[in-house]
Amino acid sequence: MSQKVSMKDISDACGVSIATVSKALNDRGDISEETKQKIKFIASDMGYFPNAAAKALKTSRSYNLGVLFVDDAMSGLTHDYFAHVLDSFKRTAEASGYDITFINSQAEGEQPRSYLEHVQYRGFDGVVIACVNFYDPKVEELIRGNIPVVTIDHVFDNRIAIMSNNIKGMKDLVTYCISQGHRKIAYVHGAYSSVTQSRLSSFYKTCESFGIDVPEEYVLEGDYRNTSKAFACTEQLLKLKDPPTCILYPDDFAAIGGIGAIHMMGLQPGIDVSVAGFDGIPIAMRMHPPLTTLHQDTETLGRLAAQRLISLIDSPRTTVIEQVTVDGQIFPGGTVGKIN
Amino acid sequence: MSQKVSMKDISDACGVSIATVSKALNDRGDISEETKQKIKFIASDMGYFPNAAAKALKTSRSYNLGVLFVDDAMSGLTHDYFAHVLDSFKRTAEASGYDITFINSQAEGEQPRSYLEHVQYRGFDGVVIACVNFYDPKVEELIRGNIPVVTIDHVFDNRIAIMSNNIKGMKDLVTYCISQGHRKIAYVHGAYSSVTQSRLSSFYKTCESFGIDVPEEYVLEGDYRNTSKAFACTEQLLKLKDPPTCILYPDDFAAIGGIGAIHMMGLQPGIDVSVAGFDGIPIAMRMHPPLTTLHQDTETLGRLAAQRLISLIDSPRTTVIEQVTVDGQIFPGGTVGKIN
DNA sequence: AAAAGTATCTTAAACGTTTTCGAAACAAAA
DNA sequence: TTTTGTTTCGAAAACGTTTAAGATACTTTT
Repeated sequence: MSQKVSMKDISDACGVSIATVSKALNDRGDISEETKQKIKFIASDMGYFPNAAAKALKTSRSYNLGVLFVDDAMSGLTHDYFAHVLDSFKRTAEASGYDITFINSQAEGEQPRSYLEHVQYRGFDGVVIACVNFYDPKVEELIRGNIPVVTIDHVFDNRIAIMSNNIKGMKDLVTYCISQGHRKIAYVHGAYSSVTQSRLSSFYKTCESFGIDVPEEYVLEGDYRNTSKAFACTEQLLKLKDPPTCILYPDDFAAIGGIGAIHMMGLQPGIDVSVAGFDGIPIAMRMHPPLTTLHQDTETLGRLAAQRLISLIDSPRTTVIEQVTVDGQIFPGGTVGKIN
Repeated sequence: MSQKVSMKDISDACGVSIATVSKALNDRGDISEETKQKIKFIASDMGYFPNAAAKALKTSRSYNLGVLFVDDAMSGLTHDYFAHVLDSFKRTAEASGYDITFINSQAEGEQPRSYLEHVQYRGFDGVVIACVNFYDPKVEELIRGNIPVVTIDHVFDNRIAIMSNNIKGMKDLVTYCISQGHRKIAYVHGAYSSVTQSRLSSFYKTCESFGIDVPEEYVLEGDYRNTSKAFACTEQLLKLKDPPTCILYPDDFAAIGGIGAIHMMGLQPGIDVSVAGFDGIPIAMRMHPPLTTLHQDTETLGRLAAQRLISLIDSPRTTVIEQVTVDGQIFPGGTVGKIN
C-alpha cells in the first residue's frame, strides 16, 4: 500500500491528461469546475500527494527554510534563549506551509562546502541566522549571497534584522531595581559582543539619569552562561568594603551562579542582597523565589523573523528592509527586594 | 555570479557529454582518470554543486532525515533533555552527509495531512521520533509506515529503539544516596508514563535490596519540569514528624524547585537536607553547589539514534532491529551530603 | 588477420512535476 | 454565414540529474 501514486496514475484513472490533473490540483483557472472536482476527489481517494523534489525542481521553490544556529562555543539548540526563538520561528513557518531544516557546512563525503553552497544545494527559499559568530567569513558569504535572509540580534547592511531591545531591556531592569530603593548596583556583564555593548551602555546611562554613580569596581566581566565566573565575581563584589545591594548578571544562568555564592555566604537572595538575571528562561522564572529578570520576548522574535522572511520571499519588492526591535518585559520575581 | 551552473554547462565547457560529467563527479568506474580529473577541476572552477531536488527525484534518496519532536505539552525544542539529544543527533547525522528537517502535520494551504504523508512528500530517507505522545494515532501511522525509523525512550514492536537506562539510573542514584549514609529517602516522582514506572519500581527495588523501608508518605506525585509541585511536596515532606534526610525528584527542574523550598525554610541543601535531580542538564550541574543528579547520556543517545537510523537506511537487511539502552552516569554534585 | 575483449564515451530515457502554446469545441458577434 | 471570442483541454518541452544500453576505438588473443 501507499506505493507512490503520481499524477500519471490519476490522469489514467480520470481519463484526462496529466496537465489537466496538475491544473486541477493547483486550482488554476484553465479548467472546468466539474472535472476539477472529479480529479480532486479521485486524487484524494487514491491517496495522492505531490512529490516535493519534482515540484521544487520544476518551480525552483522548495518551501523549505534554512536555519543557521551553529553550535561551537554556544550551541544553538541547547542554548535556552535561541532554542525558544527557534521554536517560535518553527511554529509560524510551519503554519505558513514551510518546512525548516538546519544549515551546516558538512560535505557529502567531499570537502566541506560553505554555508551558501549548502543553501543553494538544497534550494532553500530563505534563511534565518542567529546565534552565530557573525564575523565568520562563511557567514558573511551567506549573507551577501543572493537569497532572502533575516538575522536575529545582529544587523547587517541592507538586510532585515530582528533585534531584541537590549537598550530598553536593561533600562527597564535598572529602573526597576532603583524603584525598589537600590542605589548601589553592580553589573557582572557578558563577554564582548554588540549585545553586551548595548546593555552596558544602557546600564551606565540609566544609572546616570537617576544621578547614581557607579564605582569602577562594581562593573566586572563575567560571561554568558558561565555560573563559575558569576560565582567568583559575586564573592568579590560582596567582599568589598562598600558592597552593592543589587547585582545584575549577563543572563539567568549566571544569576543562578551568583545566587549560589550568596547562599554559600549564608545570605538570602532578595533579602540580604538582590540579584537580577536576563532572558527570562523558564527555570529562572519558576525558581523559589522566582528570579527577577528581563524576559526577552522569544515568541515574538521568532514569529517576526518567520513572518518577515516569508514576506521577503513572497514579495521581495514590497517588503521593506528594516531592523525591527522587540521589547522584552520585566519579570519582577522575588530576588530584587525592597530596600529602606 | 553564482547563477546556477549545471552539468550541462560543464559538459559544454569540457566538450564531453552530460553523462560523462555525471560519472566523473560521482567517481564511477566507466571513465578515464584523465578526463575525470579535468572535469572535476573545471566543475570546481565554475563553482558547480549539484541540485538536491534533481538528484532526489532521480535517485529517490533525499539525504534528508525527518525528526519528530512535537511541542504541545512538552515542547521538544525547549525541553533541555530532548534538545540535547537532538543536538547530538544532528551533529552525527550531518557528519554523515544527512540534513535534518522537522516533521510536522501542517498543510500547505490545504487540509492538515498526517506525519506519514509529510514524510513521503518530502521523501525523507528516515525518521527519528522522540518526545511525543506515542499513543497518538498519527504517530502510530508513521511508525507503521514503510520508512526506516528509530524511536527514543519508547519501544515499538519490531522497530529500533534507543532507550536511556532509567532502571540502572535510578538504582545508581539511590545507591549513591545510601552510600552517603542516607536511609530515609523520599521520592517525588513524575506523572504517569513508562519512564516514570521504570524509575519508580527501580527506586523501590533498590531500597528494598538495601533493607530500607520506604514509608508511604515518602512517595509523592510531582511532575516533570514542575517546580511548584516540587516546592509544595518538599514542604510537605519536611513537615513530617519523621522527615526524610534525602529527597529525589523527577528531574533537575523539579529539584531546583525543591531547593527553593529548602532555602525558604532556612535550611541548606546538602547539609540540612539532601536533594537529587535527574537528567543532568547544564544549569543543574553548574549551580553552587552543583546539583547531585543522574546525568543521562544525551550525547550517546542522539549519536546512536543517528548511527542506527543511517545504518538502517543504508543496509536494511543487515542491521539488527533491537532496542539499545544507554547508561547514564551519576553526577555527585554537592546536594547530597554525607550523614552520620 | 580475424575475432574477441576492454576501456571510454554518448545517446536517450526516465524521475514527477509545471507551463507554454496550440487544438478543439462551442458560443457570440458581425 | 463567417468571423471572433471563450472555455476547456492536451502535447510537449523543460527542470537537473542518473543510468542502462549502445557505439567507438583500441588491445589482446587466437
